[in-house]
Amino acid sequence: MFRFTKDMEYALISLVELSRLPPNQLVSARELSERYELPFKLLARILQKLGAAGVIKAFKGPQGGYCLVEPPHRVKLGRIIEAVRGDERIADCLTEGGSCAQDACGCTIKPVIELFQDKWINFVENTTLDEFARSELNPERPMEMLG
Amino acid sequence: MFRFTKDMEYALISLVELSRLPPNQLVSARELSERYELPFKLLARILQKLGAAGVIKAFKGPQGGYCLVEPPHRVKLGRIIEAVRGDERIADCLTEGGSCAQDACGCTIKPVIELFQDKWINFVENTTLDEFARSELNPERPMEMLG
DNA sequence: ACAAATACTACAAAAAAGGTAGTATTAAAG
DNA sequence: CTTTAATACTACCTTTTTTGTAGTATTTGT
Repeated sequence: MFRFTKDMEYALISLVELSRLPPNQLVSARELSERYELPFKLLARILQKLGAAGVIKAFKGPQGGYCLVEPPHRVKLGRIIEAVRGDERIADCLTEGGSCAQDACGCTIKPVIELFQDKWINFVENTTLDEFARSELNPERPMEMLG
Repeated sequence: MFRFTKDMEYALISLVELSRLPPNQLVSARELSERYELPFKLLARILQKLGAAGVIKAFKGPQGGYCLVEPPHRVKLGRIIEAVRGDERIADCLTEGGSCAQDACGCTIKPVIELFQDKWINFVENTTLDEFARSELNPERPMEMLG
């Protein structure tokens, strides 16, 4: 029901690695795969998605690899989710053109699910990659969640 | 990644119905199933889980059915989730005895996932059934989310 | 030319979600 | 005491989603 999927986990691990990279340096999918023991092909595909979405930049050929396009504090969690998972909604009845079977007789919980969804969007749009990359988290100001 | 499952949806719809019930009155699984067009057997199983968890009380035999054990404002969302879905965690590495493959080389995102989990728990423990049952939501004080 | 990298596509295996069926048990009503 | 309407339990099946594998094409630095 509410669970970090592997693809998001792999994406975040990779992005944290990229955000710790010195300027003008690259990391390849192979390196990431070996360093964190992640399945290579799967990881590569995830990185390609992030590349296609413009979150990271790819360089082909020997000595190639990936780097961030923007600094970590400019990379919103929402963009990462969008890149990796597409435009998921938290319930069927909220999807584009989604048919809510309960519409006819009045879905009693839809309003709350919608509010829930708004909160979720607010959260992912206000959490940035640098918060994931910080090795020590600041307990004074933890994640600005769901404002 | 973050999505209301059908069983939770059916549970909440049922519980909202139960919370609108006059005192000493019951609703049967059959009635709920027909009123909201939900698959009967599946719904019955969900209600049984809620019964086993002590969230609702079951009465067998003709004229039987279910009612809430406590008033809606005493029923936390967390208890409903626990009853219906068990003790899910938001990531594998947080499950009881869960093996985090990244432990050896240092999982970079675990601290944030843990913080995330704490926020989630705080939310589900501070949202109660009466907030779902209100037909008009109060925009001044919406859901006290993730404090 | 070669090798090391990304890009793309199809497929398969595993896990989770969603649903069905059948039987047992209980208890109210006649 | 029989019938009937309800919950309780268990096993199974189908579909969807997630996770992983394989192979090929393309690009590019040396």
